This record gives sequence, structure tokens and C-alpha cells, in this order.
Amino acid sequence: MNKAFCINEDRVADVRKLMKSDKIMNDLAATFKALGDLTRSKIVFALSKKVLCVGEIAALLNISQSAVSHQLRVLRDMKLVRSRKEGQVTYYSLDDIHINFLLKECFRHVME
Amino acid sequence: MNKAFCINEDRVADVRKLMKSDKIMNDLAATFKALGDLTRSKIVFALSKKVLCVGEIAALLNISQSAVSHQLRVLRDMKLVRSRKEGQVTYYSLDDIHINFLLKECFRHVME
DNA sequence: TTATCATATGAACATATACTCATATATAAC
DNA sequence: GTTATATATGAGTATATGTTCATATGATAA
Repeated sequence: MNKAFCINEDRVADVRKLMKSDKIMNDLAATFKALGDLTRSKIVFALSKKVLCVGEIAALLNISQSAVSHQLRVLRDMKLVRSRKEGQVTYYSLDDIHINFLLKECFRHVME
Repeated sequence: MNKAFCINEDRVADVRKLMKSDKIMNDLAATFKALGDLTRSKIVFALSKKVLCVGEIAALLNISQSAVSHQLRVLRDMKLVRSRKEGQVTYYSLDDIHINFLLKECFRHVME
């Protein structure tokens, strides 16, 4: 990790000035990480199509209710989904419209 | 995982029809996962500002050359960054413009 | 050739994580 | 009250992952 000759200090300094705070970068990475699991990305995609309760998500993805609940917690913590309780049933939906845009942009990358 | 009363079969069937293939969903999740690490998201963000060689990235983020190389491989595999070799020096840049949009959308979500 | 520089990579290790299982909580019906 | 339903959660476990260290590869210079 010694300073190498190939390093242009000015260029590095330029970029360093533009870097966001560690808190913001942490949140950014954590948001991507929350979406970076097959089960969770399927849940988020499904919720981008329709509001669903926990049992419906489990049935749709053919996984256990417990697994769904655990993953919904991760998504809730990152404010990617929100819940609304009606009696015994808890319905989940995307937290905001940006999540939809995020999905769409990523699909665009994957498709090309 | 028995069928629960709360499940509306028609609603579940509707969403199931809209679900993408496992291959596509896998690629989607893998792309998010590649961005879902603090080191890698910092690298991608830096590259969205300027083309940089491996040593410059290591200097900028204050981490070892080896760690950077390992993470660049992950990003290359997911086609998030591309490399161009000039003599001994390898310069990295974002692979396509969608990556920039992805970053921007995620920042929007994190900022609000 | 030999030496140096820039980068890549394999192995090892410590941490993180996604699931299962069992159980807790909360609501509704009886 | 009891029972059933829907969801949440803690513990345990097997797998995945990010780093370090050592070394390999490849290019340039002497």
C-alpha cells in the first residue's frame, strides 16, 4: 500500500473532494445490499406489482412464512417496504416510488 | 406453510404471471448484491466521477491494492465496471451509463 | 537477463447472513 | 375463558463473503 508511481495525486484529490460522507455511502450500500438477495428482490418485485400480505408472499415464492417475515424485516429496516395491519393480516407495499425506479434501472442494466 | 385463509389465490396468481424468470431475477439480485458492499459502492461512486487506475482507487479509499483488485473482479463479473490496460497500468471506468442512473436513484431514496 | 512496478489471484480466516425450528405475540371467533 | 389464525422473533447452523498475506503474472527499464 505504499504510494505508487502510477498514482496521479491531483486526480485522486479531485475525486476525494466529490466523495459523499461515510454515513451516506453506508446507507447507499446497505440499500443495495438489502435488494441484493434473491428472496428479497423477488419480494420487492412482487410488491411493485401488487400489495400482498405475508402469507401471500410466502405462497407466491413457495418459501416459509418465517423466512418471509425475516426478510420483510430487513426490507422494512431499510425503508424499502412498509406495512399496514388490517385485523390479523399485515399487508406490505413498496415504501416509495423511487424503489420502483431503482428496480427498473437495474432491469435495464441486466437486460442489455 | 399450509395454505392460509388470508391468501387470495387470484391475487397471488395475478402476480405470479408477472414474475420474471429465475435467471433474470438472479441477475437482478446479483447486480444489487455487487453494489451492496461499502467498498464496492465507494469504488463505483468514485468511477462515476473519474476514470481511475487500481492504485489510485486504493489510495483514494485507503485500502490495500489486493482488496481493491478482488472487489474490481466482482464488479467486472457483474459488468458494472470495465478495464482498459495502458502499459502496466489498468484504468477502470463504469461499464455503461445505467450504472450512473442506478446510483442516482439509490441516492434519491437514501436522501429523502 | 535481471530488476522493478502494477495488477491479479489463491488460500486461509473471521465475520455476516439466510434459512429452519420452536415459540411468542396479537387479533378474532367461539 | 379457549382455540385458531397471522405474523414476528430468538437461537442455532450451514454457507457466503471480505479481508489479509503471500505469490503469480505481465509489462517496462536497465
